[in-house]
Amino acid sequence: MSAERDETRPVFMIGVAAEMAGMHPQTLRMYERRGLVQPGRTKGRTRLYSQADLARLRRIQALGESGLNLAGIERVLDLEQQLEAAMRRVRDLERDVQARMAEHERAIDATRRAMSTEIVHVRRTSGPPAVPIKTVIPAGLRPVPRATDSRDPRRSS
DNA sequence: ATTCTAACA
DNA sequence: TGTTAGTA
Repeated sequence: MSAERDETRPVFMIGVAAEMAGMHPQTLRMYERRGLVQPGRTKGRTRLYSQADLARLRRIQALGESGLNLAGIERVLDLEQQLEAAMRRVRDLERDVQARMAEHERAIDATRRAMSTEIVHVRRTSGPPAVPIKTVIPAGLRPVPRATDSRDPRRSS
């Protein structure tokens, strides 16, 4: 089932790669010398280009046709790779933030419940509080009732 | 690897 | 005419 083609597997000799990219072999060598492409090598010395390399060559071609010189193309490709890394990082951080938010929600909810039961305990063991409970509990920290929780302390007393 | 050429300003 | 990209 794994007849999947690895886009990064180097397979094409420079002549074939040049043909597919609509370029001359010399041009490919020049791009390599300037660091625009890094084709693999056989055990000898002959260059082997992957589909990913071919895609990159076409990208270079398109950027050139848009009027950029080789320096500009190199810059664009570099920035694009940085952008890709930055976007991956943003995705990871978003995931992390969401996980932490969920965890905090759980912790806050647990704290609300602990506070509620503690208040009930104080009411039963120490009599009525000197200060009304509603003034002790900040508005945003009132316990949240759950549908499955029939022991809501606010109604049980 | 070097040289030659086309395009461009 | 100098520079650049691509070619022979």
